[in-house]
Amino acid sequence: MSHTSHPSRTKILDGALHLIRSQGYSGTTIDDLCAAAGLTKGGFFHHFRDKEDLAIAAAGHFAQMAERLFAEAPYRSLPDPLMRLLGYVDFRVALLRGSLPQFTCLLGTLVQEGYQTHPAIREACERHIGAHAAEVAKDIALANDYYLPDAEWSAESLSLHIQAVIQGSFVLAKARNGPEAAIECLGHLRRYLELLFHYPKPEEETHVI
Amino acid sequence: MSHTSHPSRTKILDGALHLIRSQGYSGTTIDDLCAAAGLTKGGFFHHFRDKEDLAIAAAGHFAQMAERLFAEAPYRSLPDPLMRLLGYVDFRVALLRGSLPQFTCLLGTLVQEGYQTHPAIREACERHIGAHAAEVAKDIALANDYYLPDAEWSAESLSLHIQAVIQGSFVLAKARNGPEAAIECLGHLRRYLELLFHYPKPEEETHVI
DNA sequence: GACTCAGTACCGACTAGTTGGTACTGTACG
DNA sequence: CGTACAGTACCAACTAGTCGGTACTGAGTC
Repeated sequence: MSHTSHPSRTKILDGALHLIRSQGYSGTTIDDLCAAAGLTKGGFFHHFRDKEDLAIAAAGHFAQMAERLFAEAPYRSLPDPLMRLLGYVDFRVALLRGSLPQFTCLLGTLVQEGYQTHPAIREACERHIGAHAAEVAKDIALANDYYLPDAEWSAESLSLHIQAVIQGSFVLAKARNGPEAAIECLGHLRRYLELLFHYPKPEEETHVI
Repeated sequence: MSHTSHPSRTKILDGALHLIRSQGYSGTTIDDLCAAAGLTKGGFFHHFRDKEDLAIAAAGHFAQMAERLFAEAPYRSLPDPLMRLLGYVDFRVALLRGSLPQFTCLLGTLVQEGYQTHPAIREACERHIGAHAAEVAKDIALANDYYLPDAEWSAESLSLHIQAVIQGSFVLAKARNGPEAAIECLGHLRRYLELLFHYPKPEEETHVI
């Protein structure tokens, strides 16, 4: 944010991303984080006030990484907003290849665990999820203007639904210990979007993947 | 399961339902559970081998409650399987009225936090979520047979998608500290189902078993 | 019908280890 | 020098789990 992030700080945050996503927030100890970053307690508490401070910073770190990832994704350069929207879903499917702790969402994990006991963490997660959804909502709004000028649902509402499907598919992937079910869920999500926007158009028979 | 559940045991399980859903699994201590049930440590460990044993029992307890709740819900007596399916979604919307720790899913919370560190808990959650999804899938299969005999997706796949939307909407509700967004998500889910099954039918008035 | 005796349900003090966090020290560097 | 950064040592609080003991119940038995 303000000053350029110190390498040690970044190391701790990177470790937190992996550890919290695989063990949860309470399940991750500060010693775990220190070990992962090759530091000792003194170093840790130089960079973070307390554990909650780290969690909030980790949420920000995660959101920043995601922002870059999606901003630079190839689908972003498609000219049609509807194609970008479908491209977003396809891109998320492609992300479901790595190991579970890698593709899972830190924000969802954090908020599910601490929405009551750690209000500040909850607030941070809400903010970052909202920001990401708002990014997606831009394309939805454009597609709406063009294809469905009198849709009865708002762009924001649909973009939140998309986030819900993604978050829920992560839960399913964790429960089933593999991404297959999650991939099928995103398949249904894509079908929903196609049905909503009447894509592909009946007359212009396009070859779809 | 085997012997009739002792009242104290049930008290602990009921407390666990509420506590784990609002504080998470690691965030809930055995002392918390004892206090909620009006017991002491000795009593707790008389009924449960260890904390993980309790979590698995709580998952079963939750699933059993849910099974009863949905089995006795009014929409179950509708004659048309598609109406029952839409009724299920509407019923879930109606459930989103209570406070967050009340309507949230214990299985999702547990699995999100401990899918890696507690394989036995993960497995229990997978089983119970699967069982619930299978129940919903029955109506989907019936509706498919009647309305869409050559659908390209399986009943199981759609029922898992429905579960994903529900789980994801819980995450969203926690992040936003209120059920409004979750309700809208289920609205989109309902619209998807309507589009899939071409409901309501434009021309003919339907009345079938 | 008093008398074991086994089993269930529970208590509460205790322990061994862990946890988040503090205090102090050392060092490199401008 | 002072400031940024990191190591060492430590603590008080907490945590899961143990253990010996208590109260009560019910089934057998003489």
